[in-house]
Amino acid sequence: MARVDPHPGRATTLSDVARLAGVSLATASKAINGRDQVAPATRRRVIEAAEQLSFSPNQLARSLIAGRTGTVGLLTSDLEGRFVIPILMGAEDAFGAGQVNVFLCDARGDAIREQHHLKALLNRRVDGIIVVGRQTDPRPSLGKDIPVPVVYAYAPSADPTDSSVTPDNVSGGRIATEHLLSTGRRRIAHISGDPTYAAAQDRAVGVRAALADAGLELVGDVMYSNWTEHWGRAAAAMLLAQHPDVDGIVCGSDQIARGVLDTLRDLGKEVPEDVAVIGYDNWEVLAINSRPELTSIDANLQQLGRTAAMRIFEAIDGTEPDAGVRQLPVRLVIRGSTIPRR
Amino acid sequence: MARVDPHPGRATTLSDVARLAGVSLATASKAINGRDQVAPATRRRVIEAAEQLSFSPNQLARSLIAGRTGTVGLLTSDLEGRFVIPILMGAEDAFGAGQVNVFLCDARGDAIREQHHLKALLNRRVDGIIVVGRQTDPRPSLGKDIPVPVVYAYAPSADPTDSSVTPDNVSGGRIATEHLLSTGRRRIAHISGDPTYAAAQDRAVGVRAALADAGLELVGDVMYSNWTEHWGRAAAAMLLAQHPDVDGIVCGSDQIARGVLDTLRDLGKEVPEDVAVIGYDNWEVLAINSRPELTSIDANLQQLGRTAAMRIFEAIDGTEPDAGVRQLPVRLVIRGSTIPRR
DNA sequence: CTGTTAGCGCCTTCAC
DNA sequence: GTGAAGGCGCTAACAG
Repeated sequence: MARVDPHPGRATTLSDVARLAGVSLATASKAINGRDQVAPATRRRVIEAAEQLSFSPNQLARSLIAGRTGTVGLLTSDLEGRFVIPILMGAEDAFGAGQVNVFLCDARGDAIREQHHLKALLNRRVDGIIVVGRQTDPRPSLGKDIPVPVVYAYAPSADPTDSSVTPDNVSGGRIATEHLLSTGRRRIAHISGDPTYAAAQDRAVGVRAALADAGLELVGDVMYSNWTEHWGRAAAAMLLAQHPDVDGIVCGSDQIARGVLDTLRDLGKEVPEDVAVIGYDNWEVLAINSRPELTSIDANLQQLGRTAAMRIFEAIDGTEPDAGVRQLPVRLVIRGSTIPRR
Repeated sequence: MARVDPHPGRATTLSDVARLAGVSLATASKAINGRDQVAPATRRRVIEAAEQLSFSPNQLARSLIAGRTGTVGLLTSDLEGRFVIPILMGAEDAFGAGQVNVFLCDARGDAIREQHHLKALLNRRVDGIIVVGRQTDPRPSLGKDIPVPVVYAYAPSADPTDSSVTPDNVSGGRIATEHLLSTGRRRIAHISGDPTYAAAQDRAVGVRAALADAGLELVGDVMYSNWTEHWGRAAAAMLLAQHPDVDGIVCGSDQIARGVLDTLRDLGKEVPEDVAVIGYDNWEVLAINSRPELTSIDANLQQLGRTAAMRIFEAIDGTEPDAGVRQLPVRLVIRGSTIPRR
């Protein structure tokens, strides 16, 4: 099949196709877009011509006419974080299935840069924007005078009239604790990360609520510091010194849990026989490779990204997106650190 | 300041601005784009009108005229992988500075989906494409009949006439080994990951070359299996049983190194005094939180992403991109697992 | 300096 | 069933 290239250096246009097929521009358009006011034979001729020229319709021109581009902006505050990526994946996946392409913009935690990217996205006439934050603490709203729908993911907007989706950390803390209780633990402590994070506070609320429901109290206070293995190791050592009879530890992150496991091992405690340990985030590289493997709470972040995308889809199709913060359910992943392997 | 909205529901256009400013379309265009054939007073009137209407120029229309969109496609085979993200970040950063926006497309390791995304990107008239792979093994070329420049990052194209950038794994293996040699180690072993990966083979070549240069040989064979902590633990146990006098271990990944550290600890070996351990990838969450902290090789992936972006920039500006695979230098990051902390 | 005119590539009435 | 004309929003020649 001879490829023809009428004007090298420039993409072939619909009029090239029309000319080659010996029809008018309008007819070619109809033939290619499957309009039904075209004779079958004509259509065939046009399609063949298009293939011969390897014609591909210019989306820019289409978008200009249609008034919508089939693109959305993913405006993230941070690409380093472990939490943003799965959300991105979920969103990209959901959009990809709907013929929508995503612009990725990383503001790197800088408000100026965010503003800059926002403007660029609007100039490119995206049909919607998902703002992905790195923490679950509320973030400033982009404001009300944005001409396209906006959904906030992970970090909800501080403005309750915006549409936000975020994981339910309170429920996560509760589920983790209930799981330990269900394995018969009664002396449960909570080692968490940076107390200035809403995530740390929310999870602690859930932990305390579950204990209260069982008529129990936390062993000691919640131990806050930061989300690292180092802290997990140090905190576990302090905890065991003060409360040698603790039999369950809810950790604020998988990293902390890894540190806790290390210290318990050093102290000669068996996990889960002597002490059960549960992490948070279900970061598989950490959770699956520890000894024993780590039970953890998974925030379903990819699903969260998909949900955000769905909201945008609906909003584009005219439905006003639900205002307020929607808390998405989290999921318990059971491994050897809470239930002995058979 | 009264916001005016001439035709609600539709974005304000340049002609709205022109009308409000009482000038022609062309003049408004010139005024806004800083052309210098406009009287200062007129320009001011136009700018004011634009602000009042919060006008933002439609990039689609501009792109249609200019013949280039100021967008590039980032076509990745995988967003899960640890290696793709830093490359994305580097590329996004480099492009962002140049007013270029990126379309993110995740093919999820599926050739069909890749083809699909490629077509979508071309229909959107991206000015260039970066293909980011998940391994350093060569991957199939997208082919020669793509009308925009393509650069392959991390996974080089199998076609040597394409332009590829990838980290220099041979050099990485060499640098790691030379570092151990420089600390006086002479009985060095190499525990690596999946031997079907080019990365594993390349690094082993570098390790062997460095030893040969020092008149030494590897202790035992290279131990291959997979890139996990589990394997690191198992391999170290086997190694120490057969060669108790080993005094340095080059690991194929930080995960493996973490496992090795665990086993050495269990066996009562001091790191780095008895055995020095070096990882690979400089994955900070693993490297910084281990005991001791892990010396590692950093592949400068963010820089790699930037380099790929620069190549695309040059290609867009007319320069033919360098054909062939460019190996980018890697970097040694020294921590406590090879040099005792003071 | 300013305005008029012609497109960029495509789609959509409307006559024929 | 097909083609001619108008326009999406903007810019780049040209005239005036």
